[in-house]
Amino acid sequence: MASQRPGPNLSRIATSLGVSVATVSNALSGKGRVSDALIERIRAHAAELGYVPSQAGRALRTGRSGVLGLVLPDIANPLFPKIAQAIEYAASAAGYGVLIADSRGDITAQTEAINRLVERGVDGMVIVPRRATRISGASCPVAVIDTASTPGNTVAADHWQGGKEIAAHLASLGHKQILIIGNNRESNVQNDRAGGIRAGLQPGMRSETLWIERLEHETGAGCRLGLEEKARQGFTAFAALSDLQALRALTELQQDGISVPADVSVTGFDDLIWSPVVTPSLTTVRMDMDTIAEIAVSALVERINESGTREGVLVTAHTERVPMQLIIRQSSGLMKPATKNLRDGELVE
Amino acid sequence: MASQRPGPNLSRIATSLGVSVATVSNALSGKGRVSDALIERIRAHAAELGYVPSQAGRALRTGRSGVLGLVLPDIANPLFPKIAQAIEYAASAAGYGVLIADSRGDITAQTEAINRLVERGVDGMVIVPRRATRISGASCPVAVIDTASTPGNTVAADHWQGGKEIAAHLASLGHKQILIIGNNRESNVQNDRAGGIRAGLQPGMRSETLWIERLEHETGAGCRLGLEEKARQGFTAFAALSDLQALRALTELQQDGISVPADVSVTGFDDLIWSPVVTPSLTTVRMDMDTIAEIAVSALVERINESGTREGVLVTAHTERVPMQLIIRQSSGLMKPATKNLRDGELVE
DNA sequence: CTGAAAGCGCTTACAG
DNA sequence: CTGAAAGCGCTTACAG
Repeated sequence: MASQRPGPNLSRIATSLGVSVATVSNALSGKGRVSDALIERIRAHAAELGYVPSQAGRALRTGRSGVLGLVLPDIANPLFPKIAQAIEYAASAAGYGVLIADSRGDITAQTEAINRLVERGVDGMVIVPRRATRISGASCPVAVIDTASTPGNTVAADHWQGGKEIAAHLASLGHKQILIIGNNRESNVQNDRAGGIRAGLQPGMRSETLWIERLEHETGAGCRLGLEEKARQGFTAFAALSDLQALRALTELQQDGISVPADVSVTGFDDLIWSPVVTPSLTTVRMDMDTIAEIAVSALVERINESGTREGVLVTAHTERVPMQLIIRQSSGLMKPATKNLRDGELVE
Repeated sequence: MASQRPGPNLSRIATSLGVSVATVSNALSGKGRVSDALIERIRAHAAELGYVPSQAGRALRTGRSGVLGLVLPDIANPLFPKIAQAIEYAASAAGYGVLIADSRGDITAQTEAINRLVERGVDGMVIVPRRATRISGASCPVAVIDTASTPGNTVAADHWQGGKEIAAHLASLGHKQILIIGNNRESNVQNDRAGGIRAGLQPGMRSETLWIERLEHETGAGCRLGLEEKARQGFTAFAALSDLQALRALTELQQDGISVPADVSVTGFDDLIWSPVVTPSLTTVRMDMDTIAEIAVSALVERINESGTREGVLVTAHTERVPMQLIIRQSSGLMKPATKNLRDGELVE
């Protein structure tokens, strides 16, 4: 026998009130025509009994599970908390649950993760792809959160514009030589951010880009970035393409006795958890994850309601770009010629 | 009419093969007695058609959703990625999906989040409570991941032992005065960690504890911790109760020109994402999240299979403690009287 | 070894 | 305004 659900069902409420299950269902959902008095009685009784509708029964009948999948293949992504939280909030507000699927960084495992979600009957899914993955025929609507440069339709922060914000900020501080620090040359997101920075440079400014992954390939994981040397070459601003790299730059500079922000500026991206609390706090650019999640989820929900059949379609009608917001904190400061003395003064004191 | 599922169902396979749905079901699940030849044919045909069983149908019939809930009320918890990943992996291996519920830090919202999961019909849930929340009657089996000091049954890392590892490590380096840096005095986890450190001190060593939350209450968010002053008082080791606080300590010390690890040692807890990549990389203590997740999930699954009725019970039969592992990196060094010179040497060179 | 039938809980045309 | 009935897709005793 099937195991008993603990709570009451429609039938129990109906019997106990001497009405039909159809009427109970209508009263609870507010759909069919039921007299106000009866609606009142039914709802009160249902509440009293602690009635919780069976998702299984509803799902079987309607063909909708009321659940969205969230695929995050990039394991240790420090943005994960923010993304998951924003998606869960938006989905929850739209009456959906969120089933997660992490593929532990394995690239092929992304497909498996997607399949698992399909098997669980999700009505749609949000995918944050690792690098430029091609999302192939999941049999349900899909929204991709990545960057505008990704082929196909996506919702994304405007990483390019975010880069321009950084460039403008650094320009206003008087910096002339910017070292852009990225992790991964293949990443669309990082390339957009770097492109934005370069595009935002004023005449007389120049930039150079350091890709950590490549450096580590030659020198070993966790190696130093050689920023002191760069500072000596005249770079006064270190613009990382993520707060993780910014943190790495900041600590390396500090250990080498280069003062931030007195000697050089450091900036990041994403406003990750540690950015406000390190010393100096990090100037960064924040994605409006709530808006992005809202757009992704509502596009998904719209598509789900619109079509009776589930199809494997990308749901964002076109690429949506959500602006990023510059957050100025202590790690970026004004360039002054006399910093050298300042710094020595600090150290000696 | 209910919207059509896209794929074939048991009935379609049965008709197309001229057998009954019962036989198809039995063949696919391997439960009833079906001849090997028929099993073969049915499975081949099902695969060919791309048959995906309906979770809704199965759930309605069996009374099991095959889904576990994960409640993480602490919004921005940087451990979130590791926890979610470990739970998802363990659940997935046991054939379960994971539905997430984040309550955005709101304490009362935890109950709402739990209710939402119950309404979605989860078979059980894993709760990582914020502070010492009392988990009240969710109508399904519950596993709590927190710390052994939490009332009720839990699975947890052995935070106390982790603290002792740190103390032993610092003792072996010759440190005498340890500043313990915590965030939240109410946290069971942090108190256990701090208690472990204190318990592990050797004769001749002493410790003092700094609670950031309290300091910020007086001085404002993002304030400095005044570690330079502490260093002047003779503290040579700064043992943070989380890598986030360790990072805060590290950057503050560095900005004040105090060299880590030449002048003082810094240690953390949790081996968070940035710990291996900052300069100097952070000595820390790692939780075996995979084992913890495995224990929580298997306790849950056991309880689900054992009882036909769903009850609101804590499933870990007793408190399980999973050992933590010390990871020694650069941020902790040997105390020597002559460090001052060494450091200057580095800077000058 | 195989099949007919019941029923999990719900929603939705349809009839009254 | 209310109810009887069908059916979503599955699994499981039970009969043959």
